[in-house]
Amino acid sequence: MTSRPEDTDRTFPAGIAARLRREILTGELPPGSALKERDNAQRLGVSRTPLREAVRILGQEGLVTLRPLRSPVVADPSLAEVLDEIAVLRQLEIFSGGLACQNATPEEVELIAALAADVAAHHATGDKVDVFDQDMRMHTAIADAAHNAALSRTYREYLARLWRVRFVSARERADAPRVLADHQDMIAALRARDSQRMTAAIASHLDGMVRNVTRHFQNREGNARQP
Amino acid sequence: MTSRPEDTDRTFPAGIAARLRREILTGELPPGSALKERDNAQRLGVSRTPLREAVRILGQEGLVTLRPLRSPVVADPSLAEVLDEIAVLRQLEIFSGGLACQNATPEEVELIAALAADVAAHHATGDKVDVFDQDMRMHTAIADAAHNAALSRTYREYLARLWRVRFVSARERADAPRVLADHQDMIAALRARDSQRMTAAIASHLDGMVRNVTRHFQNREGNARQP
DNA sequence: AATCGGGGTATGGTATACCAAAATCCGAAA
DNA sequence: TTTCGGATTTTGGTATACCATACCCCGATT
Repeated sequence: MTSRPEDTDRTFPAGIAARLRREILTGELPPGSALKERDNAQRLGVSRTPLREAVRILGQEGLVTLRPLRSPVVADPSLAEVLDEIAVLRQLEIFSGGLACQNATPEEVELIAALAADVAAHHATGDKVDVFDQDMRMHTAIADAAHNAALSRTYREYLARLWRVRFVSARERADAPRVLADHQDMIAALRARDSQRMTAAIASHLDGMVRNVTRHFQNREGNARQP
Repeated sequence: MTSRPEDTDRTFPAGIAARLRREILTGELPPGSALKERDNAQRLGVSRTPLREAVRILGQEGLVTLRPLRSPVVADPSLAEVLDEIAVLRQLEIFSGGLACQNATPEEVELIAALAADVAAHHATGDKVDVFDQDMRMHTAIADAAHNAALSRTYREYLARLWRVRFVSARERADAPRVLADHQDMIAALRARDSQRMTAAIASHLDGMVRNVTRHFQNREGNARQP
């Protein structure tokens, strides 16, 4: 088969990366598993070259770990590493929030409010993945409202990198009320251009994330230890 | 020629990236110029594959802009984009400084002091590129002393991305005294575990960077406009 | 003289062949 | 039975051939 990249394609290496990313985030490719070039290339119906490039993209995103002359493996970060990342995310989000209070246009504020409403609406009904995407969209909208392109980019990176841990942590226990309350608080702060309040809401939000993730790791510790 | 990568080598694609990076930062490859795969591969004596990978690395660092089906070009960011990046760098560095005051070991503090001394020593003598490398090493050492791996990584990214603008901005006018004074201030703050003072020193440092860069862009505006 | 179209060329994207290092497996020796 | 060493296999790294598309130049037409 000389390959038929006609189906789920899009600029190719990026498309491959997207497929692999989803497989990693959903757990089809579990943490610690090796990504052999030849196997995955054949499985996805492409040659090794674009697959290689896709793996590098994921490596940059922190979803896979690259080792010289060895198979890349799906990343399996420790609690400490994740908490480090959350700490940086917190700083980025607080910075975003402050700038957004200062720079957001009224239209952007309303867009953010609408996205928050979407999250609240779908929280009970829709599937978790969709809700998480909604949530991510709302938060990146805040980052965008800061009107700092570099900040948006880096913030998105961190959010994507933490997507999986947040997901598996959040589905163990739903602390929806607090999350949604934080969102409302953020919007109120944004409308009032009150960066103090914004910072407080964001801090609460991130504290919740730290609690969820920590509990998740502790539970996992109590359970199975893979060989 | 089947190539003999024995000279300036190191894991290859990273080595190629380092060479290209230096050429970009020194201006041998001016902003806006195209990086043709075949030409550069032959010039550097490697094949297109590793060169491609090197270019992607530089793209990730923001030194080159990648366009689908077009030659990558050496990036030429606007003043606004650079100022945005500096704003994020400032937040990251302030965060690092605070954590370093809290977490740095005495050995790390002395290492940082030694690196600062290197910068000061080479400032008059050595070539600008080396001094800048020294400077970068010192600042990344501070970030490392924060003991947050994610923060170190992202901080390094920003420093690398801003390397060139800082370089071309700094060589127009030497504000060495202030820079070196800031360094001394940082080290004093670190020794005293005084994160307030650390924040102040970093802010001064970054303000200087903003001034330099802004002046550089204004001068360039006054001069030639390339077609 | 200006503009539009077509064909040739330059260039990035992809596939594949080849190479070298790593891991693995198996047998022989203790 | 265990362990050590070497041959085989596996796998990532590199080079190169091939393909598709965008660019560019030139000529024909208005």
